[in-house]
Amino acid sequence: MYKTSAAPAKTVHLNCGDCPIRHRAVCARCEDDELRRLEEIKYYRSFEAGQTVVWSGDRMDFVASVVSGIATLTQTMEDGRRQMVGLLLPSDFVGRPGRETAAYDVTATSDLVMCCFRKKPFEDVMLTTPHVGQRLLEMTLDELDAAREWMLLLGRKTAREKIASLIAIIARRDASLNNQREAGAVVVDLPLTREAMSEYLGLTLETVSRQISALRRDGIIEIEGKRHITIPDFDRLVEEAGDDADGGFLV
Amino acid sequence: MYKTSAAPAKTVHLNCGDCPIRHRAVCARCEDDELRRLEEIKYYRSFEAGQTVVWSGDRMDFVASVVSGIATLTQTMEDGRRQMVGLLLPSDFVGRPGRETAAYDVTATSDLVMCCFRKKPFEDVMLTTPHVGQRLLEMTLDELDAAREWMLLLGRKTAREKIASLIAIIARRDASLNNQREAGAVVVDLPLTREAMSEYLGLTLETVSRQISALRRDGIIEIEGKRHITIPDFDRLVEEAGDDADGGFLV
DNA sequence: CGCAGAATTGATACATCTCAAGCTGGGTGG
DNA sequence: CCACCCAGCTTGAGATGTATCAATTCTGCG
Repeated sequence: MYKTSAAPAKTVHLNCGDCPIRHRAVCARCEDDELRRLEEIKYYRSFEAGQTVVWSGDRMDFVASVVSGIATLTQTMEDGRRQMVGLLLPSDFVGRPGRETAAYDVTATSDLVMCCFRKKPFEDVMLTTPHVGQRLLEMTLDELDAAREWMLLLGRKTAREKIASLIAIIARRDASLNNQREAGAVVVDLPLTREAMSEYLGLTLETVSRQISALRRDGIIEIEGKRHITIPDFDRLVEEAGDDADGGFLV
Repeated sequence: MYKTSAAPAKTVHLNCGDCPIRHRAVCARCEDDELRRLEEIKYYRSFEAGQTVVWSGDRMDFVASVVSGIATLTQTMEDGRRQMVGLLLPSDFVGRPGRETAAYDVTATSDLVMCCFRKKPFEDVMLTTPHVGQRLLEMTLDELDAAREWMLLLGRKTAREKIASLIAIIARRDASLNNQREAGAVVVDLPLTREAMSEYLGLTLETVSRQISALRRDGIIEIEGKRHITIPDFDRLVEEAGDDADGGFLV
């Protein structure tokens, strides 16, 4: 990937066998023959931080997996109010088989590489072999659960609880991606600006900033620079998030 | 508990061919042989308005379709704050294949009839034939879209917009279930108490009440009794909801 | 008839938003 | 190499929308 310049630079063509998301993405369950069919129709696209992948309402003739980097799904109201409705990390899936146009703005929040499949051939694979559809169902059910957790956050949590929840969510997803197990202090780099956090949480960015400062004052988190966060006691953070304390470390 | 009228009496065992949700539920795409397999493992359960179907965390060894009536999925925080995360109308699906315990409280909001399948045999059908899984994926993707719309409502809409949105959503789902096309004034019966509405919208029930009164004062809606609503101008309601005005009548 | 659950309405409190000013760090061009 | 600039962020003061607490008022039903 030659970066500096713009986006859709053709990236290295990875062999699926070497793919970092091979065992988590929509292709996770594929047999060799299915994988070969996907390999034939896949292509990579790269985006720089800040670039828009597609606009809501635009024609979208591919579906894709996030290979590396972070993307967001956002809805916008006519007067400009914005709500993030999806936060996509590596292995997450973008797009909906059977749909012509994008339903949300998709934005690269960091430098981003996606493994894309033209929609029509991908749909053919889904119809003729079982494992892609099965895995996609599983992933969609997981996303639905996450969305419902998110709805609780948006509808009922206080600003402080929202911030604590977001930090905990990111820490957990991070750990799960890297198969880390927690051990004492947890360290995270926020992949979002304060504004993106406010769009995730249904707050203003001023409130986000204030509540982060408050959590720092109270010793729940420590901050270095703007984005680098240390969580000395993860359970304490989870308490602040107002979540049931079970605290399974994976989402 | 056989009640004067409707509910928990062991219901008639419907023939799938005569089932009112045959063409919309998870079985919609089934071939004759698949339908026969489902028919063998299905059983009906009825609940009275107000009854709990399962509690979050309880073992749940079935999945089900709502045949008639209305159910809700709700999450509860330790201190009692509650957020509805699903509103289930006839043909909607409850439960998650592959999951042992219920993730949410499921409550019958009206008298309710569900068509249940024991989980294990249902999963077998999903593995050995394609159409149930395909339909379930489609339905889950629809629910995810609905959840994301809901997130916008919870995160960014004002109380007035939330109320207007909810009325519009119910009117649309209602129309879609009955294949009605709008014509002039739209009439709906709210299937929810003010409290349930407040749990849907992330508001208090007092605010719900006040905003309904305000919409009535402003002529956006007319009310007869507590629940019966007439919408003289549906587009006007949609404007109040803050939604993009496209107004496709189906969700 | 009278009760109980559901809904409305009022007065006040408070969390978050809004508007505004200032800070910080990293990049850039003179 | 420094001054400048700008996006991202922080902090403050005041406005406002919704929650909270507290009475009433409806309404259907035994």
